[in-house]
Amino acid sequence: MTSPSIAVERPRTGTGRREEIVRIAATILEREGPDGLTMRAIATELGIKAPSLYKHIADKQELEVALVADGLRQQTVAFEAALGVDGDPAMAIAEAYHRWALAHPHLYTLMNGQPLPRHRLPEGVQDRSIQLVVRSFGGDRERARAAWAFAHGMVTLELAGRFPPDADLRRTWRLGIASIAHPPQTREGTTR
Amino acid sequence: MTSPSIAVERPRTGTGRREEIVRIAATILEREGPDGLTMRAIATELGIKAPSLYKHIADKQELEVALVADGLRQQTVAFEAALGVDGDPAMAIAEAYHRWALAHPHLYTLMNGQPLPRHRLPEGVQDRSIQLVVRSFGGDRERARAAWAFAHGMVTLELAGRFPPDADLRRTWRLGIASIAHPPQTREGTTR
DNA sequence: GTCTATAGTGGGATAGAC
DNA sequence: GTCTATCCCACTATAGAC
Repeated sequence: MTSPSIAVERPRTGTGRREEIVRIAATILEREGPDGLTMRAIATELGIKAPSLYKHIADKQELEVALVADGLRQQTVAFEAALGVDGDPAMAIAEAYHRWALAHPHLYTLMNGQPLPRHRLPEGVQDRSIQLVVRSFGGDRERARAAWAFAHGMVTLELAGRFPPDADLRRTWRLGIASIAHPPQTREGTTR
Repeated sequence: MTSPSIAVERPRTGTGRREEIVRIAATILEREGPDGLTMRAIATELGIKAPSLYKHIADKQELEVALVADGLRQQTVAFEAALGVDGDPAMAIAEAYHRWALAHPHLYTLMNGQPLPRHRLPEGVQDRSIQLVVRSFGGDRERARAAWAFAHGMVTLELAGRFPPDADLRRTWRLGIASIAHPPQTREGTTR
């Protein structure tokens, strides 16, 4: 509006200072956990002092929102990749969900452990993900929702170390997803 | 060992200072959330100063362990009560799980969001609960585990405000628990 | 069993100079 | 865009007097 420059958007994977900060923050979060993610730590890693960060971001919460948004986009990519291969789409997406969460445990928790600040988030940033999940459950939103809860429970309990060491989690995943995805009625030929 | 007193255990629901501290801590945790649970806050509520607490408990972690242990015992009682009534035991226990969690959201998170410090916990404090759940799933540990994950996921997503406002959660609960509890095979008469 | 005083640590954030 | 200096906050925990 104020600037005469044509619609040249900032590059997504930019080398801008702000993007750099978010990238470093993600690294620290995954390496040290949420308590390690301090403004001081981020600044140190960048080779600057903490107060300088505030020239690029308003406050810590803005940083966390950026991390969550990135995480949601990554998850969508992982889902799309998983659906590209053969096999039961529900199971494929569940496996992708599981894998992604284990690979980014702290970001996963940041993304799912509290209300999504939708008003601060870029619009529609998780719509595509939801779409993919629902579709892989035959368009049944109810079953997709139940499967989401099951998957989220499996992930958080595993991350919290709450399963006994001898539990066969792969089996539990298969049992849970299969039970939710395939209603008994289907077996009798009642394919909707 | 050192004291000659006979085996008179401290009363469970005692009026001892330590019990009082734990009770107040539970109140504050539920009222203010985990960040509000500070030694200062507990002391203030008791009308004393924070350092005085350390005459009764070793450190804050000991306090949290006591809270978790109490929570586990409460949950067991809730499960037992739920199984006393008619109906599908799996559904009954799931409803009890849901109700208890919503009534004690922050304690629930403290109990389930991190590894259980079993070595600091009174022995066998959750064995009875596990027993009840497994039994209500026909003795099938695998299904009981999957149902646990589903229930935990439902609770944490609801507590985190992650379900859309128009979601019919009662329906999702019924669908999830029924799907997991009753395998398709059963319909063909394969009742083990 | 309670107090005061205090240590020790750490956090987020701002002002103003350069 | 970075710096220094600093504020203000909060927390857990200990020492030692009463």
